[in-house]
Amino acid sequence: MDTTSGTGLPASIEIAWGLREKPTKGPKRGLSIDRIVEAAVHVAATDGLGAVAMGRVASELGVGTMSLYRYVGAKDELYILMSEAVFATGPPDVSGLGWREGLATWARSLFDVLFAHPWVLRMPVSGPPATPNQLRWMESGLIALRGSGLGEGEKISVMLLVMGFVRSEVTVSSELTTASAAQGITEQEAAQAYGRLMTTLVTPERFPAVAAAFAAGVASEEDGPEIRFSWGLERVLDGVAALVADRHEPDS
Amino acid sequence: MDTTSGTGLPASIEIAWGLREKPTKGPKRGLSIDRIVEAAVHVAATDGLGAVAMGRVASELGVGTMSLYRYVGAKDELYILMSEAVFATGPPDVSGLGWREGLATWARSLFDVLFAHPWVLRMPVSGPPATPNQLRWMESGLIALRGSGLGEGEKISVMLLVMGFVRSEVTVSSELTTASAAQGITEQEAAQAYGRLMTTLVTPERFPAVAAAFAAGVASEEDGPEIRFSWGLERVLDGVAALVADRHEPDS
DNA sequence: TCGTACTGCGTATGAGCTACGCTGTGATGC
DNA sequence: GCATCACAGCGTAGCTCATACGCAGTACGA
Repeated sequence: MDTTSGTGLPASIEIAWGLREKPTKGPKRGLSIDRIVEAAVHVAATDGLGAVAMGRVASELGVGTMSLYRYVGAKDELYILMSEAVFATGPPDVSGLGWREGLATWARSLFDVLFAHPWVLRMPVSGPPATPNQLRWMESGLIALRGSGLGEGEKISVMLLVMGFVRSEVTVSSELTTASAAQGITEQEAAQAYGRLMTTLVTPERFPAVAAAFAAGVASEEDGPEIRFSWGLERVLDGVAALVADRHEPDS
Repeated sequence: MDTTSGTGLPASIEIAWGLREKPTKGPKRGLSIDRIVEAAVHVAATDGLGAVAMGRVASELGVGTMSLYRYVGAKDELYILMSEAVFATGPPDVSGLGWREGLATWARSLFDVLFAHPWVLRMPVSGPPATPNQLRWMESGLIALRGSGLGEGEKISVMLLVMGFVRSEVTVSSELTTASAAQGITEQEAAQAYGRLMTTLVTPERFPAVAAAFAAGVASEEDGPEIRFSWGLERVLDGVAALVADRHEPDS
């Protein structure tokens, strides 16, 4: 796989955009980008992102490690393609909904996708959306805000605010899920164990507000990811609603 | 450094909590946990989290790599201590402020601390706050919400919501900072380059809403981290304000 | 004084990423 | 049809990294 051209993007990403044809000369390909990415995603889903090594992915495919580099320039490039694969689940159609319902629907769908693949949030590479599937999700989020009366810049900012919230929620939720699974206990039990440990460490003299919270049993009342997410989403949407209401006020 | 005891925490974390004395037998120590953590933080600040290797940290200290393991059980433990060191910058005193001003002050201080050490957000280890400095910040956030009328569970949820927002903002901002620095250009130039690339890739037929946003020049209007943060903070605080107003309504 | 906890660290091992280059395949142009 | 060259598969090698293991010496407590 050769070097980049006009767009400055790696070849495999240009292929994802339909800007570059796959090579036609040389022996028949025994591999494909899609198969490599699929195998990598499977490894991540099974054993976590840390288990995604070039050798491991190659082993899953029954090929030599170095063969992979004919298709992806480096592991970082594979990471980008893996992220893109996760977003292949298309966004919801929000075009017939009001802004709040549309944005909530969008956020919930995004939560579902990321929650199903939390490893994608641990990627060591990141940056603004630059691949087709990610742009599709962006498109959907902006469509949801079409009737909000916000300007283009504000729509982008709102969408990024909600996206950041969703990613944050999934990150925290999946950490609890992973930690409890690693100990062979439920999330409820893990939360309670944390509460007990904190009750030991956190004395009312030193941390009165935190101690009061733990004494009130906050760590024992583990609502679950979806309830926590919905609660937070309402707060964020309320904040956006205030902005939208401001935009619909008479000119001042 | 031997194994854990009662709390289940590693020895170095117990030391941070004052629950365990440093060993007294044996030759005079040429190292200390503090020096190791300080060196590691310096490496992270200078060359990023990826440059923090045990050998590199040891080299910064002029000692042998394996010496470090007398003080920290594993690299993951060092990571936790590095995070804790970042939060050694104490939280603001918000006890005399209203909930909104207090929470905003708290959030801004947290933004400043994290923005100064964005590498801490890339830690491969994470979990609920379990070290003294992190608990101090938690304490301050809850104190800010004292006059809000929210219950203990809701105060925790609000604090976590704001914290998630701050972390998300710092993550995005620092990525832009890092990417532009790596290319030797300003953030404004990096944002414009991204806008140009997107204008090429994103056609109005395929992505009408995104194309409209880029055509409106949203990527060229790079406001800077603090302005972006403040805008988003207002939205989040507005959302919390709606919740607080709800709590002050007559019983229903 | 003796036993033992402790410090510093050298050696070794396994894992991971990837540069380099060899051999063979297949398309294209003359 | 043949020569050229792009390409596929992958073996080898080199470098980095984390850390297990164990040796030699230090210093405290009984």
